[in-house]
Amino acid sequence: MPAFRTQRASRDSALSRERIVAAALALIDRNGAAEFSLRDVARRLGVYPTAIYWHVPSRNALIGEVCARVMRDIVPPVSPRNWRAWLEGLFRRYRAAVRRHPNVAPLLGAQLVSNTSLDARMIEGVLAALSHAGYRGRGLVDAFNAVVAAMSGFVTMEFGPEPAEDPRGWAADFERRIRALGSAGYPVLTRNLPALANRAFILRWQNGTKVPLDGGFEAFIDSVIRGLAARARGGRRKGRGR
Amino acid sequence: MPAFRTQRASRDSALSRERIVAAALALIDRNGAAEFSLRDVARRLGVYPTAIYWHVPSRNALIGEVCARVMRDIVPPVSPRNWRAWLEGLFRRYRAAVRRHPNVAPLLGAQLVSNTSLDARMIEGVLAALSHAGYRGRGLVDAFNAVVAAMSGFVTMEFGPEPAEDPRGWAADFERRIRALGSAGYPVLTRNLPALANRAFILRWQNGTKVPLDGGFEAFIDSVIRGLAARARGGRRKGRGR
DNA sequence: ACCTGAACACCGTTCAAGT
DNA sequence: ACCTGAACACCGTTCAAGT
Repeated sequence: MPAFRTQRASRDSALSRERIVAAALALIDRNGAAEFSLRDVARRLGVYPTAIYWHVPSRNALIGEVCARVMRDIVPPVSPRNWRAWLEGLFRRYRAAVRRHPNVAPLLGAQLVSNTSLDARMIEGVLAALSHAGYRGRGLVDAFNAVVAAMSGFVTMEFGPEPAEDPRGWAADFERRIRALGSAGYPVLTRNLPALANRAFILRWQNGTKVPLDGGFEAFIDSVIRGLAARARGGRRKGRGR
Repeated sequence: MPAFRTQRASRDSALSRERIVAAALALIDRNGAAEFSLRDVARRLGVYPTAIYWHVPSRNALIGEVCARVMRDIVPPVSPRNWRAWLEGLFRRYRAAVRRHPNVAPLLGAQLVSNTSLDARMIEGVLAALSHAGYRGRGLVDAFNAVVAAMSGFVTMEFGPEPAEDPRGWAADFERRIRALGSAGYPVLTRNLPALANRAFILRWQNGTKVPLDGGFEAFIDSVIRGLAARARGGRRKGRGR
């Protein structure tokens, strides 16, 4: 790498991959993932839409970079030897990262499916933690997949996009549909409706930015970690067969 | 509702909500969720794009209908009294449903976030099962959220979209990047690489339609159910605090 | 090397008009 | 009631041309 760059690149007005990613993230933060467009990024940076393509190969690749940026620094500082604390830390830090940029939530899952900008430190950490828990070989792979799914599963939904831009209308609609059910066939649902309304998946009309599901998140990661521990200790068969 | 409909509606050539939803699902199955467009649906049905709007309010609403159609019949036939078997059945049936239409996977999560076509039978079933496990009140809500997140979390990723239409190129890229890491800082990763390659999230280049992650799925639902059982029994504190 | 500029082949949605 | 038809305001991406 040369110590001196060209005049143009050294100016503030010049484009760069980082400036484009930053602008993209800012736009997603403001308008949401559904509204995101390359042309908006270009407008914000004061260049032609096609100028983006010199620095980034495609819209999807740009989204990948944005996700990688949001997810950096989710690796916990603690040692993987204490595997429970390490995994708990990973889950918490992932959630905190998404909380800072909730509108990227719907994009993150697709990124973890098979990441271009794979964070090897995170992967190594998960594997090391699970090794300390006692997992080996094929069981280690299975547990790894379970951990990655757990990491993204809850948070993706918690901060996922809201139903529409009509919160009052949705709430009214919801009440009407619930009443229409009648308490007959759905006793547990109707009995617990006050506690569930707007605080449970499917039955809410605001997302985690307005109504965080702290308790559900804790229950989820606690269950997963307890379950991984129980499985590592051996226990019964995996429950195959129908 | 009248017993006789108009001539037009009774003909095969007439549009209807069901025909539109069926056409939409068929197109998603064939081309993927990213390529899905209302105009394609119209073309397939031989009508103007704007004709769709008489039967369906918007593209998003249509996607919601498609998801509801895919997810119907995921409620297990067993009694929620055996709560472990019921939840296991729910997870398995959900996965089987997505497997039949893997391309809808990326759409399902957003639908569960707050569903328009809420399946009350499923909600009641989850709540009843968790009640039998011993959950009450606020703990019941938390466990419900954990279950819904678990149901969708793994499967959404397992059948999520592949990186690109360049499988060979991606595999080559992957190998190069892994080699570039060097075995120094990533001992567990490099040691288990043969078992992980194309069989673990992030480290794979084909999705669940080609390489199902059966073991990981079993590990995941087994962990979650074990964890829910352990939590229901009481046990330690929830692990709050950093 | 980096950006302009024109162009291509699309989108979802609204609204008036037909039958 | 149900569909045609035109129109609006967008998209992502390619490719040649400028500097």
